[in-house]
Amino acid sequence: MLSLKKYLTEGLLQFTILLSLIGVRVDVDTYLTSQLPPLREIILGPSSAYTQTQFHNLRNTLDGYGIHPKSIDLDNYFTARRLLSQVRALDRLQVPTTEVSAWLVHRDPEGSVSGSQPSSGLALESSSGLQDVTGPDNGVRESETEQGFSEDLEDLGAVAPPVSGDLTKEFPADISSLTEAVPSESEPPGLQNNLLSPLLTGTESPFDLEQQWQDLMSIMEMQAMEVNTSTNEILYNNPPGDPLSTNYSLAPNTPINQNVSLHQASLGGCSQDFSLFSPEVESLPVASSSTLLPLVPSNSTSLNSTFGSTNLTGLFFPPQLNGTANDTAGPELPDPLGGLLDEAMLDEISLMDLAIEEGFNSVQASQLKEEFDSDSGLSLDSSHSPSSLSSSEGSSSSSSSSSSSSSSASSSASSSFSEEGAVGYSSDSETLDLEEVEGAVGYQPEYSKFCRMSYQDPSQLSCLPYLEHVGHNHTYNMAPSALDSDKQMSRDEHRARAMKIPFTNDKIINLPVEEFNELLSKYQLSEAQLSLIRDIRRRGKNKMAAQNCRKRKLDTILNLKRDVEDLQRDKARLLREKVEFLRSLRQMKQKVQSLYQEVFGRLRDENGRPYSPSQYALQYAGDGSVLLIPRTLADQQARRQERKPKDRRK
DNA sequence: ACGGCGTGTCATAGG
DNA sequence: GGCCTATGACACGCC
Repeated sequence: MLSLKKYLTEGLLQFTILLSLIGVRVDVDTYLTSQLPPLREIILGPSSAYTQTQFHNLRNTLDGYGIHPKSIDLDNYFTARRLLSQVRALDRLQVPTTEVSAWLVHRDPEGSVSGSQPSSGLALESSSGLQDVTGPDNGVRESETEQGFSEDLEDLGAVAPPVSGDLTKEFPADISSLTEAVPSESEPPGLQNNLLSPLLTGTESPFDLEQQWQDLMSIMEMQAMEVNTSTNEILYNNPPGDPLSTNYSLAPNTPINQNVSLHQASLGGCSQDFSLFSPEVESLPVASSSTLLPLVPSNSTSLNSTFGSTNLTGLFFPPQLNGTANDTAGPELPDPLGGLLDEAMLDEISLMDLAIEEGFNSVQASQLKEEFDSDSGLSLDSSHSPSSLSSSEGSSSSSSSSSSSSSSASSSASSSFSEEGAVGYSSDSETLDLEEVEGAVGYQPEYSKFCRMSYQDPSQLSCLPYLEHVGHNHTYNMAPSALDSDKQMSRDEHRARAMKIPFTNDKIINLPVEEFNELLSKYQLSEAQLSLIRDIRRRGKNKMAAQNCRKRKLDTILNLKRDVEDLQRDKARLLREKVEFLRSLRQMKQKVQSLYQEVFGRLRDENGRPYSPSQYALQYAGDGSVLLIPRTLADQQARRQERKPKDRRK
């Protein structure tokens, strides 16, 4: 029976997964939430109470296996849960944005989000994200997280291989967006020249390959990082008007998006979206060759105002490519990104970076949590207030144990005793120990003899049975839950107890030096006692200093990490802008090239014959006119123009 | 058994 | 010079 159940369960769920994979919708939740006892019992197990308990334990394991090796039912149950979660995960991954939309749609007509029925309202494809929505606040939070999640998926989806099928479909939109992104034609000619000249020389690549690769890696790194931090970034980091970093286009091949009412709103920034991994950008190499759309001839009228005195032929026709007048397509333009955007490679790298960043973020989160915990642990016990100093001598205080306390970075330890936590010295146990010691009068003569010895000599310490443990106690990290109070004491507390020091280690360590000396003067203390007290004070202060030092070090590391992240974000943004400029320039280059050929091709000599491009070239004059000049003269001027920027650099 | 990590301690420098 | 803090280096215990 058990094996049959397991077989049936696995079979059903695997079949469900298969159906999901081929696109058939199977709402497993319906089966689970409906009152179909046999099936629910098969999948969830016979007892909900029993299930609840074990499910709690499931959180502590990796995948649910091995929790209860003796229980076959448990194994069955966890297998079912695991497969069920896989089905749900599939569903979530396929329709990332519907959860947000569902909440909004559900909220408007009813004025509340209390009744999030997965099957009501629009034909919602996913309900898993709604199950926890119990109130408006939760809903908002859910929306935000899901928003980030869908953006994450969009980024990931944009890298995914299936995108390549939409490249040509996507290209017209790309062109239009690029056309909008091209700088206005009324821009100063000088700027245009400066921007164009490096590209328009034809064979000269604007980047070397290594630089391009580094740039790409940086962008991909930041893509991965933004996947993790997108929500925070949108909320805090990016200016609202920054289209480059805040516009995340929806994944073009997400089928559900097209049925969602927010579709247009989400796509609003699509034309300016400049994710390097978007299909538009991946089509760049194609854009430079065969799939370029024909350029609109009417734009040619603005040619004069766009470019200054520039030798167009020299720019557009490198000497080795100028042979044929009928070459309407023109020379192949250098593509700075060509060959680098292999999709499979991008997939791999991007996912690797994503994993790395996720790991990093969890570490960072834990460190931050530790930092906060540490800070919260700084709130100090009121029993350390100065008013209680004189009266609390020998009384108990509730300082924390040495294993977990952390002092603040305050440097006022010497002057503000009340604000410094007692680090590592349990006054409770010490008081108890002092009473014990004081009660053990019988030890006094031997103890006095011992006090002449050096407390640091373990062999001498061990000769006294009562103090035998002192010299061998190397347990720095005592468990706070240890029942034996002796084990909670630090070594110095043991020593202080052994040496009958008449005040607490708290006072020894934290009193200002004047009060400390005053305290010492009140007692007749042996040299060994005084030496121990001074050591306790030194060690105690040093211990706090070390804790401060480590905390500072950690803070510094975290700050540096944050700075690096910020700089990487800036770098990625600048690189995205750079790539966008390059795309714009390439478009301009192709447009001007096309216009040049059109104009040149219409020119006729006195005999009505076309001019040979190998002998003549068009030159752009400063007054806006276009001149036809001999090729040799045009080449000379082009070389002269190339030299000028280089000389300037020197 | 071994390495990473947290913590306490010592030595030392500098204020 | 004494006191205090900061920090590198090391030892120890725990996981």
